[in-house]
Amino acid sequence: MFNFVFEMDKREHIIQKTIELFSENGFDNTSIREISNRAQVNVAMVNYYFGSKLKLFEAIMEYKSNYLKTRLEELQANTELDEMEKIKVIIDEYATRILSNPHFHRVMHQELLLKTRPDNIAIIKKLFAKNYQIIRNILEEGIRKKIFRDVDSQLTISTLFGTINHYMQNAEVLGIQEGEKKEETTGHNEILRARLIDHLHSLMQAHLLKGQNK
Amino acid sequence: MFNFVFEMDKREHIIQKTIELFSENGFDNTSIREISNRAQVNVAMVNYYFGSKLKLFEAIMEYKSNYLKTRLEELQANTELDEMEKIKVIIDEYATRILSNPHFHRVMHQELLLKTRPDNIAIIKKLFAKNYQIIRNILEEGIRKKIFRDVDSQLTISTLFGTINHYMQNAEVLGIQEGEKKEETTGHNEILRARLIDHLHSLMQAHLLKGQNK
DNA sequence: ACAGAAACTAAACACTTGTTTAAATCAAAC
DNA sequence: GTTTGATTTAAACAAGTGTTTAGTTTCTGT
Repeated sequence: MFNFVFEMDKREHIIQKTIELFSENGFDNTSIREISNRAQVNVAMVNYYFGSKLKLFEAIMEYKSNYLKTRLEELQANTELDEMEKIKVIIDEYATRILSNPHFHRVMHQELLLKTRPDNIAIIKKLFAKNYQIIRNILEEGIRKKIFRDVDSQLTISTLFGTINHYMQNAEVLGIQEGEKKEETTGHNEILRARLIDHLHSLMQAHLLKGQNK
Repeated sequence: MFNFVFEMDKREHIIQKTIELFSENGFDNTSIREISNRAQVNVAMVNYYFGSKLKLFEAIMEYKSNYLKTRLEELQANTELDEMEKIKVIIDEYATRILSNPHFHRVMHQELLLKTRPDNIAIIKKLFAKNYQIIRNILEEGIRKKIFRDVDSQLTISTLFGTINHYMQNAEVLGIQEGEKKEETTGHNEILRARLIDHLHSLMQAHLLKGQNK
């Protein structure tokens, strides 16, 4: 079907197909033979390129992370936006990112939920911890400046990410009809994204800002 | 260590030990031999009692569900509490329940995240869907009565459960120190529970109620 | 054109998996 | 005490796992 006219990195190709399979069936339920079939390579190639199935997972993590980090660090340094505006930017950024990479985020949360493979969990947690810290700084700066109410900043982060994750994972159960479910390339469902962002904006405004409920 | 003076149902004993193992290592990463070791029974006993590993999982689901259902149905019929009070009761109920059964909820969310085994997912989703519908009814009744603002009721549910789940799964990463992690019998950490409930109460009040921000 | 490295392959290895078998033990009924 | 059925056991089974091997092909620099 596909003729790769452009030089396609085989390592990256294997990573892409593996993300799909891990997301569909989980780490344990995906065999190297399945990966090699889907990626159209020999079984031995996975170990040839990555060393082991576990190292393949780590390669995936490395490949996908360090993506949002710089964007968040920029935001932290920014002095033109006030704290509420920064929170809104974060909501937009995260909602867009997670909804357009559902496969990858599914894999990450699978790993977090299974306590097996502590090394991988450590990698993921480290990534999360950094992002959480930046957001927490913004929240507490807002509280210090008396722009925000004296909310629980850690639990506010749980609300932010918890809402996005739950929405992504449970849209079906909630009775929210989704459009096509293509990923990475074709992108997410724009209507669902807008709805999620709207909800989080007004939720955080009501939660954080004093009195007004604009 | 334990001498079961009372007659202990062997089926139930296997179920208990299996929940532990599934929660620690996931369905796929738990072998029947591990289960039989932990439960101190012969390997063949699991298939003797349950038929297969999959049917054992289904037995676990059945064993644990239908727990909160009646409580929620009572609440729905209740005419003395207003909608905001009902939401608060739901928050208390769920937070307590999830925090005191982390193992079981972990297993459920693992299954939901892995799309394998559609039959099990169907069982879990059916259970969730019913609970969500009851909460949604309460939210929309509040909106209709103009007690609540015109919020997105489905996404409000995502916020409610998403916050609880995220908090339970990510307390470590958030830098929240937990007490002992015993479960089922000894119960959850009371301080963390109170903090979660506080946050959700004030969040939902700010989100749902008009103007005041009491 | 050739040598050496890199990429790739089919086959095998050692091991674990869920499940089944066939025999042994136990409990209760008659 | 014998019989009948449920419970329990150790052993075996077939299939699938991640990984390695040993050999072949392809590429690259000289």
